[in-house]
Amino acid sequence: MPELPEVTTTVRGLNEVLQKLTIKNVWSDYFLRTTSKSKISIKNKKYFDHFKKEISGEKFLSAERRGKNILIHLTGGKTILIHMKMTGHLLYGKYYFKNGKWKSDEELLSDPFNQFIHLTFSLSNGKHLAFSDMRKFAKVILFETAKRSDLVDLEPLGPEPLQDLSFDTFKKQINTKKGKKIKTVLMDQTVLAGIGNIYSDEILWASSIHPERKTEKISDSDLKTMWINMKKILESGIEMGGDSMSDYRNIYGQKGNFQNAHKVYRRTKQKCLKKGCGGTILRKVIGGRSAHFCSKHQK
DNA sequence: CGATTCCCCTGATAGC
DNA sequence: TGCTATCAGGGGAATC
Repeated sequence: MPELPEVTTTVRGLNEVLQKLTIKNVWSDYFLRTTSKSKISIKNKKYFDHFKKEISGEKFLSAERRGKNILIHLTGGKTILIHMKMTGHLLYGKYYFKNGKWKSDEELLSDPFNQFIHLTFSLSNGKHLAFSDMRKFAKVILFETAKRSDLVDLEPLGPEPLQDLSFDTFKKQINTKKGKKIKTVLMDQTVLAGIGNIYSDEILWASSIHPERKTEKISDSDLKTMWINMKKILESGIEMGGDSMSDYRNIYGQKGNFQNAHKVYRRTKQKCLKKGCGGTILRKVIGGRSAHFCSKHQK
């Protein structure tokens, strides 16, 4: 599932290929079988028509990440926000529409996870930016770049973990959630922006902290360990091109490698990989999400 | 009002 | 083999 390192990987890719290209056309079938609760989503047909009209003819300026959101800035003072949620990812390549489905002959796009295309942008160089989203959870909206600070989708987000986040700020943020389980707090987007289930499990494992430990029961020295591990692990996730244990692919349709570096996530019942630990990895639902942690060394 | 549950969605997997 | 039940989960809404 796309978290900070995956969204970073996608955004980097977009900046590699989209510069100066114009959006010629927009296609989507989200609204055909999806009932959108929110009127502000391209899953709503009326909003999609508006979306298409507004961005057709505009050029790409740059892409940016904020938390788990992709922001694509266009000419005309417009920005597209895409939240990939669980199974969404953007793909760049030569696509064609056949028998009601988008296809591509490019080898990397033969991966089944790249075939759930529900949104495409036709580009001025003849290629497409396509959005594959198997479970159709994603959020796609358009907003005026200048009104960014008013946007309810971005405004509540906490600080970015990798952008000069000092230990004091980190500690202050964690301490805003007294009495709560640390796993839930790490994943709370208003505390820190961009950490989800995989990376929170990995950070806690590396820091020897039990996911259910209450925030106020974490010593300063443990917090410091967490702060260091958080930066290290998120950075290594980026270096490995993200995590493709599930559906995530970069814009070229390729897998990342972080899934091969998991110490704990989805290693239920397996032996703990910490040297000399001898513990077993357990799974438990915490805050509605499955947490994975060592039976022995995480306390 | 804070905490928990539901819901969106569909492919993979387990059980019969 | 084929069917059904369960699970995966970000985040917003509904409910306890």
